[in-house]
Amino acid sequence: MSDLSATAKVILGSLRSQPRSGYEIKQLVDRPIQFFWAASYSQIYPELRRLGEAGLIEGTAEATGDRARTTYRLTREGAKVLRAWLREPPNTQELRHEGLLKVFFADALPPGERRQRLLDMRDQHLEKLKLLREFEASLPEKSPRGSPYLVLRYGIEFNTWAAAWCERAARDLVPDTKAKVPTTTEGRK
Amino acid sequence: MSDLSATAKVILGSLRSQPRSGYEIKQLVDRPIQFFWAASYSQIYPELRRLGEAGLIEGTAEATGDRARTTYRLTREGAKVLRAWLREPPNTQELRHEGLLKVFFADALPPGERRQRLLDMRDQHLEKLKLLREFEASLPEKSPRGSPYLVLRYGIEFNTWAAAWCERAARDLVPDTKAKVPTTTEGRK
DNA sequence: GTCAACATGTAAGGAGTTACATGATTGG
DNA sequence: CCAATCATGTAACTCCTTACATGTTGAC
Repeated sequence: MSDLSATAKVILGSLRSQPRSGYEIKQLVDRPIQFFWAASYSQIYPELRRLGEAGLIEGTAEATGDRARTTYRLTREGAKVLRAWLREPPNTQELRHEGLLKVFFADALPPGERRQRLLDMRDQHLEKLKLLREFEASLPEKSPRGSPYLVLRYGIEFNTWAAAWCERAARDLVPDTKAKVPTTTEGRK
Repeated sequence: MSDLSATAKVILGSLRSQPRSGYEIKQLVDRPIQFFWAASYSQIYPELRRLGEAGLIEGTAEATGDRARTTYRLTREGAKVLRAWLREPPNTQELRHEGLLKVFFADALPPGERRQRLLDMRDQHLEKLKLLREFEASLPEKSPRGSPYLVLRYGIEFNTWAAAWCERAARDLVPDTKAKVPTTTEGRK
């Protein structure tokens, strides 16, 4: 049943291994998940309520002194729904990549500046890479190398690849800047 | 001025080289751009009106017989705004990647199935790759190899890379699958 | 004649962001 | 005592998708 909202998916998944509060779910989303999925408090809290009403999660009040705090855990039904969703083939893969969009339209700029769009895009990836590496370095050494770690590695390796791609593309563009005449036999495809 | 909406950016960029109708802009978005940016008619048409009111584009009625058709072109001001935006460093790079999300949470499934999440994700990338390759093959041979083509190459190479990454990650995971009995010195996780 | 492609829009509703609003606890 | 972090939410607004709605033109 993929009538789960995007936020519901993150919440159910986040609770798979341990109970968490809304605040902790947001932490999890902000740090390792954030590079490929997002959620804000104004989605998380109402969704927690809805999932509770639907019987997929259960909240427990765990106030610390006067500071309110509710942790949620999956119900048996919630765990079932989570597994069912995980087993469906994925269908969304949306990218909103402004760097690419700018490169796409870069021929609206003088040739010398096109290269800069690619270098900007490279920098965008290098910045993301830096964040992910910092996060990796912050993990305790003994922390398990399971699925979440695998995704972190994906993020690191992807951004490394992408930065290198931009670098290469920028280098290959240089000739265009000075030579408008096509070089050789490069006729096809 | 990045107070341009996402759709406004696509529209201004699409009109950079030639006048187009709303329908044609949608075509452009659906084919090569679609893999990293999206827009639907219900965003495009109202945005065309707004951009017209703001003086960034100008429409010309070009009916074919009884079939209404309006093509738009950039005004001098619109071209200026487009270039200004292109020159700003990019700031959005949002990914909504359900395959990655499922891999992230895959430890909610029995070990044998984790591998399948990776293979599903690989297939997702292979499918995208197929579409992009078909699109590339459909281009006329003499079509220019400018910025838009570069972005198409990015799409093709990225999806190739990603599919290979998934394949490799799935392979590295195999030991877990058949060996419930710890094989050797592989003490942890 | 009928189907695919051309062509333009609106309505409704859900998803998502940003700003607002409040307050407690902990460490320096 | 002050800042960072913990903790929870609402309001307003924009964004975006899906479904609806309509009609033309060209090719087979």
